[in-house]
Amino acid sequence: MGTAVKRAGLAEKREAIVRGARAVFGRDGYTRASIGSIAKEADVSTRTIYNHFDGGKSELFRVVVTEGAEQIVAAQLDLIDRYLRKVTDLESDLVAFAHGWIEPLEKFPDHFALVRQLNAEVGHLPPELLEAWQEAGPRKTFRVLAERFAGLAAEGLIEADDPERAALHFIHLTGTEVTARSYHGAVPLPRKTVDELIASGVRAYLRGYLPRG
Amino acid sequence: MGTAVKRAGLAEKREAIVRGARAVFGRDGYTRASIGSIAKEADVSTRTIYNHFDGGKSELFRVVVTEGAEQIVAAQLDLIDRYLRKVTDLESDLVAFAHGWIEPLEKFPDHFALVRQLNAEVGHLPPELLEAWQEAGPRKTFRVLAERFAGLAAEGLIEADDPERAALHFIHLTGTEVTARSYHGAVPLPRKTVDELIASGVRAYLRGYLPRG
DNA sequence: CAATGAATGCAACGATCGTTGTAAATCAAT
DNA sequence: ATTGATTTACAACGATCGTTGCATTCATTG
Repeated sequence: MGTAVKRAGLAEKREAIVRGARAVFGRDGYTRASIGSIAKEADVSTRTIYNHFDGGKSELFRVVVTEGAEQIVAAQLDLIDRYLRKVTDLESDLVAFAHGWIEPLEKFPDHFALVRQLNAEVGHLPPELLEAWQEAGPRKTFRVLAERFAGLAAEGLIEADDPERAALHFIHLTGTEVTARSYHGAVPLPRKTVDELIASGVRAYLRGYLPRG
Repeated sequence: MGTAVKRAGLAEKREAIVRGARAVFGRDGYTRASIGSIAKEADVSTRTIYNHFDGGKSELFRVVVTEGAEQIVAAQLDLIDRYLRKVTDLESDLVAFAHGWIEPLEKFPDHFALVRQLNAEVGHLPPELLEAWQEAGPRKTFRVLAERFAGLAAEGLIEADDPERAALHFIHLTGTEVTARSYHGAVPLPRKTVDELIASGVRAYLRGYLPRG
């Protein structure tokens, strides 16, 4: 019989397993992470994991990856809406947006640890999983971001022939170095360093993308 | 067994082991990579590996990481010297330099696959190894690159208060997206895409860093 | 209370792995 | 050809792992 009606405790166990798996997969990577350590992290018996996930370790990993991406995307879409929809002062809004952009690094450390593992496991994962993750996660966010930069260009706030390129350049000037230097958030950076990286990145961006004349 | 083509000397065995280990560590990651598979890749018995590396798997990994970094640094320093020492046409030299910068991605795929693994293993590696790698590799290159950008600023070719930041912004505008989108070179990008990314990156950079007026 | 279904503890399996010991085979140099 | 170093094949060890079956416990519901 299917899973028509679940008791209260049932879904919670599943949730705990997924949360624990995300933490352990992110910390240890797919191969090093053992079902036993995941079970301990989730405070669950190993047997229960197999009761919930027929596919075992690999299915658990797939679930963790896809469900995690949605969480991040939601946060990022909200961020775009909050800082880039109604722009009053472009520079300060961009600075605020850039700060918000790297916030998930600290807010969802487990997920980004997992992303690091994903990049390393690229050769050992089913391509459809990679594709599903990219589409539900990074690409989805980026598409919305590019649209918003197109909006900024249409409003005459920036000068950009190619809005996608403009969005890409902004992210790389303001976010990439923070991401890289902190190992995707694994080693947090001093606030002062982050502030400087973002401030100088936004300045460089505006020098390049502010309308001329 | 079969392959009695030519007998290798002592140092050559060691070389073969390191080369094989680099390939397998890069492809499979530290945990998944087995001594057996490394031995097969290097066409050597597993016992020979232990004869050469007392520290076993972990020492082998350490050697592969540090010796690989030096190779890349040499290529990058040569590149800086070739394209940024005597600049005739800034834009075309920057474009050529950017192309050269990502060249090692395809020329030393094993090493960059290893770098991907390094980033994922950050939590399980001895900090002194990470530090040694950063210092012998990326940081060393970047320091020279920053000096060269300081030179460009001193010559009046670009306008940059902070040469380090200027170098960083250049790399991120021209190289980072190629690196990211190709998974550190694991999935090669179409030449046309690379050309466009670099061209638009250099243009954006020059818009921001060309002297005003 | 009894019934039901989920969660657990436990043992066991086959597989893989890192590592070592040992003795035979192979090489380089005399 | 003898020597001495190096490489090899082979076996074995302890350990860990993914996974499953089974009997037991536990909480909820009728």
